[in-house]
Amino acid sequence: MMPQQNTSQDLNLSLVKSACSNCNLRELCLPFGLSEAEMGRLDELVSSRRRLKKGDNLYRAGTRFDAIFAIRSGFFKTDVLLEDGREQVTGFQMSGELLGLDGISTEFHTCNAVALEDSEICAIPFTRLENLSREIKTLQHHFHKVMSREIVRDHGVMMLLGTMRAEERLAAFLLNLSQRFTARGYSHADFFLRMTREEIGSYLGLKLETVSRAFSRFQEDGHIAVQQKHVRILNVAGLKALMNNQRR
Amino acid sequence: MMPQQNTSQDLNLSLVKSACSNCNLRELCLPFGLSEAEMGRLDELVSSRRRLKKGDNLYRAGTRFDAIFAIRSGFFKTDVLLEDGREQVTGFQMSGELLGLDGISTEFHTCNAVALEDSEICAIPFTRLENLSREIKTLQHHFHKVMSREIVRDHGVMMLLGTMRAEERLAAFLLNLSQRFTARGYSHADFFLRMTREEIGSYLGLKLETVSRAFSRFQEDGHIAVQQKHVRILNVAGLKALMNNQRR
DNA sequence: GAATCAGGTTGACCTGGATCAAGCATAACG
DNA sequence: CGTTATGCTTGATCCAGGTCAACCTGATTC
Repeated sequence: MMPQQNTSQDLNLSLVKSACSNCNLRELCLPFGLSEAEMGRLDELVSSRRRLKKGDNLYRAGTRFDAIFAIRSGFFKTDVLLEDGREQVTGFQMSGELLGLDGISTEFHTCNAVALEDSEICAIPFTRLENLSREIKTLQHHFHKVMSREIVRDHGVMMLLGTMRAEERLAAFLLNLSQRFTARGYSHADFFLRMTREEIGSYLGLKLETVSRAFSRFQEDGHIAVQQKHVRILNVAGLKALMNNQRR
Repeated sequence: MMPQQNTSQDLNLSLVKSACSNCNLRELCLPFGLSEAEMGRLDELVSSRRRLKKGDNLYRAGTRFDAIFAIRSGFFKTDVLLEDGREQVTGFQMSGELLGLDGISTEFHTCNAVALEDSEICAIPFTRLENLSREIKTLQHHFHKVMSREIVRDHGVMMLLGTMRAEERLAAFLLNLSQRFTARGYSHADFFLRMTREEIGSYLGLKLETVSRAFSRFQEDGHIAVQQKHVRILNVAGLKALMNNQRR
């Protein structure tokens, strides 16, 4: 199965009725845990929808922040650029996940969010979200959890970048993707990467050649089958084992 | 001037009246932006205080989360451990900063917080903080900003770990410390490190020997003067310049 | 004030991943 | 359908930072 191969047909269909209350991502996304009535109130707030083509920026570093975004379909990367042009990909986001939380702190976005395939997002005006979450305890708490989860996730990436070797990093990356696809009802073992080797490398603190070699190595060792962006995981345990190898 | 060389005398004094409303960190900490009356309500919440000796754990990964902590005085590190014993220091925290935000997501702490010198913290029961921030808009918004700032900070660390060379990392680290000391009214150019070379290394994704060599190099180049934990910054511009060196 | 110990420095050597370079695969396009 | 562009793979070489080891420094203890 090919996850999230959305055609424009799918997108049109999804627009027919477009509210949290009948979105199939509601258990993954912001409405998690809300009652029918409460979800209805969130619907009012999430009126604004937007489609992005592959390569489009959802927002850029330095632009005004006024809403967070929930990914309805598609795939994004966020990155930070240094003046000298160096790029650090800070994350890859998929459906049901939130984008833009970095902007709350200064009222300006501090990173760029780019669609890696045609995507659709729900814009959630932040002030209105704060207002509503002062009324709905469950919403408030869930939002706090989502922000906290982001912090925990970032700590994981730091661990990866700070202490792991190249192959461990890639193994961790693949297992993480796999697990997130599973949560969305897609195959855990057969998927298409939306990002290039260079983007993976940037995220993992490696050069694209190193990423490519690690893929080849995993294939030789029978852990995966790769052909370009198509990845099949053949041996989850093998990949997991790789992650405790440290200094050989 | 030696920042935060608290003696037990200082600590006793500070306990005489111990509330946000007359804490000199209130502009850096959670109460930021609150009115007198609102701050009074926060006072009720922040009743619990705790002292920690150097080396004490404020909390450990896996323990139940029920409060966040504001540092009244002292210095902490947070770290994450891998099963095989590898450690990643995820941050260093000083007075006025919050600890424990990682625990909101799962109701369990996901990292360890360790005092690097004798310290004092204010415990803020999280449920009560959520209750109060449903009533006080300013508090709610400021809390969101603090969480978001943490995310932005983490992105900075990823950039550092993912794309910078050893000397750039240390320069960035020193400049960041310097700037945070300044914000607390201490010298920006003369301070004592609370952490070991090994802890700096863990934070920066380097080995302690590399950290030590970078310090020596900076000294040779006249950017700083170091003697063990005592650091004096002699040339801020020089350090800043180092950060755009990339692949020489 | 000698002994112990944790932390810091420095040197010599080694290696994982970066760099440079060439060729291949696939998609996009006139 | 051939051309062009973009992304991927693989090989050869290099070097920043890791590893190992010896020594130094300053704080703590008896």
